[in-house]
Amino acid sequence: MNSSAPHYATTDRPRRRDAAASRKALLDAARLLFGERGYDRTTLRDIGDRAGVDAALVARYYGNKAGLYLAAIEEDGQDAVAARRDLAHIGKLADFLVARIDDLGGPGPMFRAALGEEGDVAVRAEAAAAVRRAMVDPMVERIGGDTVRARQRVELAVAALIGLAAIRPTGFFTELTALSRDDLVALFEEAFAGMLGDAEE
Amino acid sequence: MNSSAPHYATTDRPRRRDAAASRKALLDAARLLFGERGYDRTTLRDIGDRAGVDAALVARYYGNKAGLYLAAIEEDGQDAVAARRDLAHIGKLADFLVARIDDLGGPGPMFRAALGEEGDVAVRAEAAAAVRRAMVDPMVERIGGDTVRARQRVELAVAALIGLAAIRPTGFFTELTALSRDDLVALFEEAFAGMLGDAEE
DNA sequence: CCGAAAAGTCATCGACCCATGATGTTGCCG
DNA sequence: CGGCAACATCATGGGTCGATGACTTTTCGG
Repeated sequence: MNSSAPHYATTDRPRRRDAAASRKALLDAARLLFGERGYDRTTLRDIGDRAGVDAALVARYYGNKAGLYLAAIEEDGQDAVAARRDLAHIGKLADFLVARIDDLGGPGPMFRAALGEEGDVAVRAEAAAAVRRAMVDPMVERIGGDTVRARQRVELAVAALIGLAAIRPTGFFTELTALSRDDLVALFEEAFAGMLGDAEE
Repeated sequence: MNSSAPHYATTDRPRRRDAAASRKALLDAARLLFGERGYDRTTLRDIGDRAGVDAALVARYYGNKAGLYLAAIEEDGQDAVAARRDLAHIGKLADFLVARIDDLGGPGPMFRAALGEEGDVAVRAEAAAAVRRAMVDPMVERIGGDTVRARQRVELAVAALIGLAAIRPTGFFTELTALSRDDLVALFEEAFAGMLGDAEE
């Protein structure tokens, strides 16, 4: 992913023309805007403006809009994968995700796609796979026991979490939005910790 | 709403040109398509085709696309309002909603809008208000006690339910989709019934 | 210092979509 | 039977968006 990362980040004067930087700027802007507004309501021109580069560069670096979206999903799942072990506990997962939506100002592109909002079927399936890989599978494995039952419960918990992630930033549910991050996580745990054998350790 | 309903529904031969019928055909098609694909991915042409009438009639009967969407939301919340009392119990509410998404093939337009997918802010706010009116408020009132705490819990439960409603039809979470309606409701109750003082009565 | 390749800019095309108003068509009432 | 009003259709305008390719500018090795 970052294999083509430049070394001149350490040099004093960065190149004015920097393909890697432009690439990243586009990706960051895309992740932000796709996460806030969703795929359809985000235009390539918006992304270009936010990134401070020409929108036509999307074609150069990511092929097309869908390619950029896919890359945004990929990155969106990356830090989740990094925290994989922690995320096997529903409380930790909830905390991790609430923190993210709070500073992203919306559900990420990954959750958005998993909700089935976006157009391209392949993209949605990929997003859902990312969610399963990063969140559902580790937790199922940890719980163990009857796998089917365990998976049912975990999937329900994650689905609930996704609903929460989508609604909290809208502000439509006043209390849900007003609640502090910690209180919200505690409330969520109240519902699911017992069910997932995940009491405070 | 139906105040302008025609009387000739009782006459033997309906008029070939029937404004009320066209109106309703549009609304039904809109509710279906908006619910399945969302606002942006549904075109007025699609709706017109599905309804078997010219798409330009949307302008006549609902002003514009947003107006039609609003009407679809309204109707979407109508049967929920009718079952208002029952819906004060989380189990009943879950059952009611799961049944609906299963035969609608997707979350309704109301849930879609509440999730913040759609564009027009006024429309989303209206949808969210409909959800609060039909689901959150009655349950909060029933639980009573500390209103703020009660509302926090109810909002969380409804948000979770919305997430479930959005994800189950996608088929991305295999177990969640495979589960029968009754089992799914039971699972959901396992998480929230206790929290909402809603054990089997 | 030159020249080619990389990086970035710009104008434009084609597709699509909502909205509008002009234009047909049907049904009903006097 | 005549004419009007309601109903429906059609053609088109105005606008937006994604993609494309030609064009300009910068960078850097030789």
